[in-house]
Order: sequence, then structure tokens, then C-alpha cells
Amino acid sequence: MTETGTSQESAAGEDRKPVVDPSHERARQRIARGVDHGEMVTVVGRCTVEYDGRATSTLGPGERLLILKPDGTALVHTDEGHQPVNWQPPGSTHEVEVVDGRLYIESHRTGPDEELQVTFEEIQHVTRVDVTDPEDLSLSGTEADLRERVLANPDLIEPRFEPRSTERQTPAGAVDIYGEDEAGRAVVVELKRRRVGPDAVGQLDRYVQALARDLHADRKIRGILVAPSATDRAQQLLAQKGHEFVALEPEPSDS
Amino acid sequence: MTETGTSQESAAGEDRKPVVDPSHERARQRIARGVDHGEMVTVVGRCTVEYDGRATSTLGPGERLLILKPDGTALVHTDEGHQPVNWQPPGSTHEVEVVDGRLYIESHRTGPDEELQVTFEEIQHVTRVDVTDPEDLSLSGTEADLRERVLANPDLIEPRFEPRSTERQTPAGAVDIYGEDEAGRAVVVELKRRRVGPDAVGQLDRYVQALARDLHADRKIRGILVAPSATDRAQQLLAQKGHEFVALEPEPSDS
DNA sequence: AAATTAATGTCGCAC
DNA sequence: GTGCGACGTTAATTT
Repeated sequence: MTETGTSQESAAGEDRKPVVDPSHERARQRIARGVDHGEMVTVVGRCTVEYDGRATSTLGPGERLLILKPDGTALVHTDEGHQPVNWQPPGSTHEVEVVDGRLYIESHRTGPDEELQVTFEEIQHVTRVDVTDPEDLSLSGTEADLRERVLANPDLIEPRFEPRSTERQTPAGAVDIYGEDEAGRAVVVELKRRRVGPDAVGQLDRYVQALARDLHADRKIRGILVAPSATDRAQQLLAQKGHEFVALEPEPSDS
Repeated sequence: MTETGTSQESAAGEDRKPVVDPSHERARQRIARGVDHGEMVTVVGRCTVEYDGRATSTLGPGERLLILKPDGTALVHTDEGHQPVNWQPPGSTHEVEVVDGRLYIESHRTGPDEELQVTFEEIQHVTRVDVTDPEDLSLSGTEADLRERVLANPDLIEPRFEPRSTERQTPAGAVDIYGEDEAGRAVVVELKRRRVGPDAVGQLDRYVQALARDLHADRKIRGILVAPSATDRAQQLLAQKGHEFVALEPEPSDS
């Protein structure tokens, strides 16, 4: 930990008066050292942003938060939104310079080649932090949980449904759950953790078609879409393609 | 600007010695005031994170960066990755308390109901920043740019292709470009800014099918997928469905 | 490296 | 609000 804690204690005091900017050269050194030492660095200030790579973008002057992570990620956040307004993916390389009296930070990577340029004309502050995080996120309610739920209790699909394999390969890709119904007919199950649209029906249909070709099936292969719910279009498309729908949540509902 | 700039100047000095944490109660006040005043607030420290809503997650102790935006967004960033490890969407409401000597920050929203809980056992620092951003991002190289490019020069699709309308409605949704070929046949064009997989073919096919039903067409309706390139599977599926492919980038290439 | 799909996707727009 | 598709999607997994 740094002295930052105590020093910023005062910064949050009642009288938040304007202060002299730290010189951009000092900021440059601080940022460069933080990056070199594998710390997370944040810069707040008035800046412009340019991006060029898979697409191209420009952003005029405004107050923003720049985050440089030790893994090479760069994020530019404005006052709004979950998404950064601009960014650079992990594995990028950051450079810091002072150009024409402004703090210039460039982040680039190759394959695909892309570059992010952030130019600060004014700096509110710079922080360096050690942020080692040993923990992995434990997440539930995912599609994997829905799969486990179905495999643990196949009757949720329909009585006497028997899963045969998960991720069964077809020419169109891997089927979520492949099995057989009471009559021994092949069943393709496509799982979605949330309400589905027409795209999910298309995906299910591709698997059913591919499997039919692959097996030279004499009998129709059943396709079942499993999700909490489906939109009107999805239901129409299911009917049109001759597939079925089973309403099911990734985790048992409270009710 | 606050005093933060100068005070943190020292924080980035050579001798980064441990310091006493600001009291969590002081931190709570600072965060609460920042949030109340519509500022962006960041908190760095050792914390645990719980989320419950569309899914459920738990994250054990680690050093992380929490960002609270004036629009109600909450982001928890670790040392890695573009994505926040946990978050809350814009429009959420933040609350700050001290519970059992730990700083507890809760962010919740309704519709869908979801809640994020961040508990700091140790705080490295808290910052409050005014981050007004008047500028809109100017982005090019998008699908819209590809559409403009095609409309400006329809021959890029094929000689004498004539666009009739954009976003033409079908029972399956809006077609990117609807037009006619030299022979007067209906043409559905689906645009993608980058390399396409089977899903894009499915999308195109849905539009073609829907339009065929809608028009009671006597002649086959042509479907053309326009993208920089297509995967093998996508090409196979195109062939299988009887649709076509035209290689085109959103913006003219340098070569 | 390419392909394919999940995601607490998010975001914007149309209805 | 729901529905639908784009996104510099990102991320994970597999080939």
C-alpha cells in the first residue's frame, strides 16, 4: 500500500479547492513506473481519445478515467455506461510520453494491429495500486447449470427422456444434449439460460439438419429448445421447423 | 480538481511505505458524498463481492478497483481483463454503510431485480472526481459504413444490382438491403462488418424464407451475404441453402 | 491461429 | 416495457 490513503483523506475533506496540477512530466514518470512495476494505474483528467484498428474512432475533449492494468488492458471510462468508451485488450503494450506539454499515452497490440491514443491536456490525478487477485469468480445460473439440472433429472424434458451424450459432434457443431425419447427416436436438445429469440431456433435447426444428414436417419430427429421462455417469432419458427419447446430455468425457481 | 493531485504526488515517490488506512467511517462519508454529488467514485482495497440477480456469483477476498458512476453504474475490476469481474448496470442505486467494521457497498436495481454487494475489509484509497463528458464517440468501419459503401456503389455486389430499400420489413425482421438484380429478381442482402460464421447464414436464410412467404414469390428470391470473409461452415451452409457470398470490407482497403 | 458458442453479455432502436 | 440485431462485442474452449 502507498501513502495514498492518508493523503487522499484530506482530498475528500469538506473544502475541495482547486489545486495546481502535478506536472505532466511527473505524471509521466509515475505512470511509467506503475506500469513497469506491474501495478494498476489510473489517470483521471481532461483528454481526447483516438482509436485505430478493427475500426476507427475519435473522441473529443472530456473528463475521463483511464485504467491501465498489469495484463496490458487499457480502459477509458466516461461518466456513463457499463462499457468503456474506448479500450485496448489484454496483452497490449503501453507507452507514456509528454508531447507538446500534454501527457500522451499510447497502447498498441499486433494481430490484429490496433492502437489506442489518449492525450491528456489536464490531469486531475494519477494513482498506482497493487491489485493482486488470487480468487476465481464462482458463478451459477449459467447454461452449464441448466445442463446439469437436465442431466440430473431428464424427466424435466419429458417423461423417459434419456440423455446419451453431451457435446455430441455433428457437422454443424456440438449438440448440447443428445439423447433418445421413449420411442427410441433421436433427440437434439439445445439449452439457453434465458429467453430465446429466432437465432436459437436457427441454431437448434442446424444441429437437427446436420445430424439427420450425418445419420441418414430414416425417422425424423426431434429438436427440443430448452429455455425459460421464447419470443413469438421464436415460437413461430419452432412450429415452422417442426421443433419443440420446453420451459425451464437454469436453477429451480423459488415458487 | 481536488488536492488529490499534489498529495498523490508523494504517493508515487520512491519510498512507497505502508500507511494507516483511513477509517472506514471516513471512507463511507466520502463515498456517500461523492455519489450524492453526482461524482464518479473509485474505491481500491481488499474486498469480497456477491452478486444475485439474473445469475448468482461469489468472489473471495482480493485487491480490486470499484467504480461507482453518477449514472448508477457499478464496476468491480481486478488486475486482469477487459471485463469487470462483477458489475451493476446503469440506473442502479448505491448504498454505503459500515457493518462490523467493514465498508459495505450495495448496488441494486429492479426489473430485473439484481443486487451487487461489495464488502471491503481494507481500503487503499477512495477518490471522488467530476467527470462530465460532453462528447459523443465518432466511430467508423461499422456495418452502417458498409451499407453506405454498397448503396454508393451497388456494383460492388454485382453489375447492375439495384437497391430498392434499406431495412425492408419482413415477418422475420428487417432486411439490410432489399433490391433487384439485372433480371428483376428480388435480392436480399445481409451485411456483416467482419468474417461470418453459420449464424449469419441462418439470419440471411430467415429473411429470404420470410420474404418468399410474404411475397408468394413465383421466382426464387436471391440471398447474398456480404462480409469480409466467411468460415468453411458458413460457406457450406450458404451452398446448402442456395445463397451467395460477396467479399467486401466496411471501408476500402489500403491495397 | 481459426472456429464456434456462451454471456449477469451491453447497447441502441423500433414498436 | 419487449423484441431484435449489432458490437472495435469479450471470453472460453476446442481443433
